[in-house]
Amino acid sequence: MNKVSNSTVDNILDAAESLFADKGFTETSLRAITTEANVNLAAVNYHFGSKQKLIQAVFARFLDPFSEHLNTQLQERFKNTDIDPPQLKELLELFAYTIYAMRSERLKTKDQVFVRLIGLAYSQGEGHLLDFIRKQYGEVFARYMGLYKKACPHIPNDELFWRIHFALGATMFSLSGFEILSNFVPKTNCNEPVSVITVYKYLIPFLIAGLSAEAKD
Amino acid sequence: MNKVSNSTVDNILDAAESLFADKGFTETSLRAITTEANVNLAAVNYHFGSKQKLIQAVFARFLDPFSEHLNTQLQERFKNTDIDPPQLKELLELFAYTIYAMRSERLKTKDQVFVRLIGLAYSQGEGHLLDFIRKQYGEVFARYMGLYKKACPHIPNDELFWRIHFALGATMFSLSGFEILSNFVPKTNCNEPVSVITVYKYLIPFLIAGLSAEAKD
DNA sequence: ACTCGTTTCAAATAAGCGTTTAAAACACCG
DNA sequence: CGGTGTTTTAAACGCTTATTTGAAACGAGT
Repeated sequence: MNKVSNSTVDNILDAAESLFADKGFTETSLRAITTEANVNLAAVNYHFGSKQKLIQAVFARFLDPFSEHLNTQLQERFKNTDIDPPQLKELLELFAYTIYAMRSERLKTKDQVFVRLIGLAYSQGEGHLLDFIRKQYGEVFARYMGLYKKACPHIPNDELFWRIHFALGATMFSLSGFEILSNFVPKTNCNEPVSVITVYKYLIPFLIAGLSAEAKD
Repeated sequence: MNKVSNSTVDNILDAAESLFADKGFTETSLRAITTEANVNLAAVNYHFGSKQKLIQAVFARFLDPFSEHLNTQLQERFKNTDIDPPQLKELLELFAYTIYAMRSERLKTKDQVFVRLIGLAYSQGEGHLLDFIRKQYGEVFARYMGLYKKACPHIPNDELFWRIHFALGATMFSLSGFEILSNFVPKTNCNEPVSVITVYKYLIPFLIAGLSAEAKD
């Protein structure tokens, strides 16, 4: 028999990922996770040590290939950014495509889950998780972020800092909790299935315009 | 003695608002709230009935004057939107100024807290809260949102739907969890105190550019 | 077949949660 | 002052949580 996977560990990770994504960390109990995964309650603490370590493992499982994919692209395409500066559109599409590539690795998982997890780390990160992410992936992410300065050399540093922040916010929010807005916005014929690619079709022009806007004061 | 305020009720609301804003709903226990407010544990259930009702009361306390202020402005300035269509900048500044006006009502409260609460309702709203908000304030908010169509008549409906969503995301995220991004973005000299007004100085040009961008496909 | 390291299991532990209770303290009016 | 309705208090309730425990089951290796 192929060492296909440690079924218990993977079942836990699958269940946890899915439950975290739509209820958050504290709203998801180990009992809910182990029930969903069809494993014993004690399995989480046996295999992961604690709930916090499980949360980290969930993130590591998709951030490892994510940052590796991102890093590869950074070294291939954006080698000499001084003589060949990155295009804003390239940078944005790289992020979307990397998310999309993660879905391809595990087809059963909706790509929306990944963005939702990033949003969770952002909004519910309890310190330990942010420390973990920063330590493990901070360098690659910072390098990627730094390219925006090369793509927008005319934007002052402080302005660009905020605009990147705005762009990230627009991305996270729209991909992680979009259904809620529907209640407050006048009826639209918006029935398309939501995926990272769908949203990015609308998002990228918005972000390009916002990020590269003239800074008027 | 003047009926200045029901000190117990207000102390609870103050403590709850502050704790909710930086830990979320479920992470904040009634014991933490009542300790912070220097009142007895049972006071919450006595005065509010339940934790859920307390959450609603926290939102009502600032959404009541907020939506009233917004409504007044809508009726004064945007009476005849057909012959006098709203400017995008006006709409965005109206929102920022309304938040700012809420701070003026209670000077001890940082305006950042209000936006953080809106973001919480958005990302952690458990149904009952969203129902409550929609029922109480949905009409005014929907009317405000509808003005964006008047301000951007050239943007197709579905595109505008998404762009409003992006704009909201940029606003919520940047005001509620900005300090986290600092860790991943290359060092900047961004030492200004963060307030709604400060952020909006950077945010409004970004949003105007994004919202009114040419829709290319 | 026996053993040893790994994994699963049901059960128990201790702590925290929201909520309830009944008595005490308080404020106010006749 | 005595009585009445409201507010505060300390304690307990019942429940869920993450985590631990010790025994049972499993899976090779010799």
